[in-house]
Parts: sequence; structure tokens; C-alpha cells
Amino acid sequence: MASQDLSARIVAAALEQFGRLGFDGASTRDIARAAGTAMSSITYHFGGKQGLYVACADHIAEIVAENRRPVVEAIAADPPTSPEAARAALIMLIENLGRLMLSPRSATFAQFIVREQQHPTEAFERLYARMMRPVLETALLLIGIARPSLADAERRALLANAVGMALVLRLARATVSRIMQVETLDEATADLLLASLRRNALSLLKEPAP
Amino acid sequence: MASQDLSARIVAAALEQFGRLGFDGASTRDIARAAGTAMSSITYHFGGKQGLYVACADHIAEIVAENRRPVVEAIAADPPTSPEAARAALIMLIENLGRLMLSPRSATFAQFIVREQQHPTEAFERLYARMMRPVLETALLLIGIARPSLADAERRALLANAVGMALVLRLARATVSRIMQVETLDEATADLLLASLRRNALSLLKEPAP
DNA sequence: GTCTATACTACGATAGAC
DNA sequence: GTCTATCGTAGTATAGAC
Repeated sequence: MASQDLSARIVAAALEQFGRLGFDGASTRDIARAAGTAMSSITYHFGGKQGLYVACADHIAEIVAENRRPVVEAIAADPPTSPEAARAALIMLIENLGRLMLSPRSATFAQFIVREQQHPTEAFERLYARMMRPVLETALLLIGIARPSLADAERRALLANAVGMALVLRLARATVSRIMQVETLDEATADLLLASLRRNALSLLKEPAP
Repeated sequence: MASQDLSARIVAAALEQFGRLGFDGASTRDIARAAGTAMSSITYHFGGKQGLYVACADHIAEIVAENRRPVVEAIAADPPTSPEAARAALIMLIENLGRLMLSPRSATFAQFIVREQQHPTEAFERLYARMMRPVLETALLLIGIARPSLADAERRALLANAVGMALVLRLARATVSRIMQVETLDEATADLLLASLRRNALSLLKEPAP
């Protein structure tokens, strides 16, 4: 078995277990078993449990960055200048985030990232630099165009709130299901939530009537 | 030592460790040590680690419900009927939630609750019934008054988004700090974030200009 | 009602065979 | 590059003293 394949298999298994059980709850033995190898392979390839954890963060960042590359590139290719165009671009970004939060894939990442948000380690630095900062900075520029009357700090806080509207779809998933009166977040409900996300993001991004 | 005191000390210690380390990461030995008792006291009082975990959920629900009792009672005492009054009441609720998310106390709860959101257990049922459902139902009624033109499902989705604007202050704490360009969320920044939360909640709750 | 002592299992790390 | 074997530590649970 080539080394790269085994590394990838170990990271995939580790992501699943770190996400579900947390750093301490996950066991390198179980991860190795799930990857079909011996525990000492983890030591060999990643230096230990901590090294494997950081490798997982890199993997998350890569997948998420990949996921929204089309949207970011579309905006970069045709940078908005009018408030209307900036709003449209921002709503594309937020909807993209919302879709990710609703997809099963983000379930694996959520717990991992929330833990890092409360107690950032080296893993958070990597997540932030590779999957957060680029899109946040782009969004901030766009908000400056969409809401020119706001002070800089107010634009930044607005960005945080807007991100929260999307994050809640994953981080408070069980509560959102109850609010929406469904057993699980099926596709029809997801469409409804995304439509609301767009509508509510637009409310935030429009200058209020004078 | 009276039984109640010891139980309370154990729950306090357990909350801290479950919040920081997760269910699997926390150790009953360490929890008992932090509570100044023997590990077997946990078996005696709570039946085991799982029982202690559920007791922690009850404790969280109690503290949070207590925290917002004044606001909920103020609204119940003088139920709004006009859209303006409903908006004011809703903003009180959201600001209350935002303050909780910014307070250090919620750090202990956050990881605990997020874990339950992804994989609900009996603990989530208790959290939902005691600290979420009552306020969510009140909020839904108020949104019906503030945004009469929206369909029911749209009001529900709006509620989810509005809650997300507050939750992000805790759940994406490290990212919010970076967005706000501060090392840690100090009091001045917290005030700024709360002011934005009020302003942005108002944007969501106002009927858009025709 | 609370403690000590103990049984049993699983952890992460590492050394060394292949 | 991957495996097996083993070390020292720490986990939960329980029995029984007080």
C-alpha cells in the first residue's frame, strides 16, 4: 500500500472520530483499526496523536476552500462596484456557506471547529488562514460597498452576524429542526432555510430607508 | 457534608470538565478530585458518568432559564400587540441571548450543547424543554406580530437566523475576535457587538419597504 | 452517605522484527 | 513502510469498611 493512500485513509478515519468524540475521546487504536492499519502507523506518518489532529485541520481547510472556490473566483473575476452587485455577491457567499452547513459533510467538521473556536490551538491558525481569512476579507470589502454609511467596526460586526445566520444551520441543527417542525432537515426544509437565509441576508445588507 | 452540597460541587466540577474536554475526555477521577471527594461518590449520587452528564444538562438549563427570567416575565406581564412593541420585545430577547453568549459562563455550556445538537441524547431533550422551547415559542408569536406578511415557515426560518446572529458570538468566538481585530473580546468590543446585534435584528424584524 | 481498595480494560508511545 | 509486542499510565465500576 502506497504511503499516501494510507495517510489519506488514516486522516479520513481520524476526522470521523475526532469530530464525533473530540480529541481526548478519540483513540489512536480505533482510528488505526478503522483505517485498516496498525496504531504505530500513526506515529510513523504524523508523529503522534497531536500531529494527526493538525493534519485533520489541514484536510478540513482544503475541502472547504475547494468547495467555495467557484464562488470566490466568480467574484474575483468580475469585482462588484455598485451596492446592488456587492449585495448579490455577498449573498452568493452566504448561501454557499449555508449550503455547506446543511450538507452532511460539515457534520464531521463542526465539532472539530467549534472546539478550536473556544480553545484555539495551532489547528485553528491553519483553519483560519486557509479557509476563513480569505473569504472574510473579501466579504468585508463587499460590505463596504453595500453599506457605505456604516462605520468599519459596524461592518465587521454585521459580517459576524451574517455568518452566524448560516452557521446556526449546522451548530444548532437539532434546535433548527424543532423550530421548523420537522424530524430531520430534509431537502425541502433545506431549500426553505436557504431561501430565508438569502432574504434575511438581504435585509442586513440593504441600507435602511432614511 | 450534606448530600446536596456534595452533589452541587460534583455537578459544578463536572460542567467545567465536560465543557472543556467533552464527555469522553472528561474523567470521573478528575471531576471527583476537583469536587474534593472520592470518585465513587459519583457512582453513588448519579449512577455513573452518564447520569452525571444528564445532571449537568439540567443544571445548564436551570441557569440559563434563570438568567432570562426577568426578560421573559417582563414580556409576559405586558404582552405586545403592535409590531413596534413586538420588535422591541424580540430585541430584548435576542440581546439577552447575545449577552449570555458573550459572558464567560456560556463558555462552559457551549461545547456541551453543540455536541448535543449534532447527536441529541436524553440531555438535549431536557435542554430543549426547559431552556429553549419556552422562549422560542414566545419569540415565534412576537415575530408573527412584527412580520405579519411572512408565511409561518418563513417566520420560523427567520427566528433560526436571528438566533444564529447571537450564537455566533460564542460558537465562533475566535473568528469573531479576528473579524473585530481584537486579541480577546473585551467589554468595549462586546458593547459594539451587542449594538450591532440590536441593529441587525431590527433589520430582520422590520417589514421591508413596499 | 462517603470513603478506600481493587479488578479490569484501554490508552498513547516506543522498541524492534521484518 | 508497516507490523507485533510491551511498558507505564489512567479509565470506569464495584465491593465492602466505616
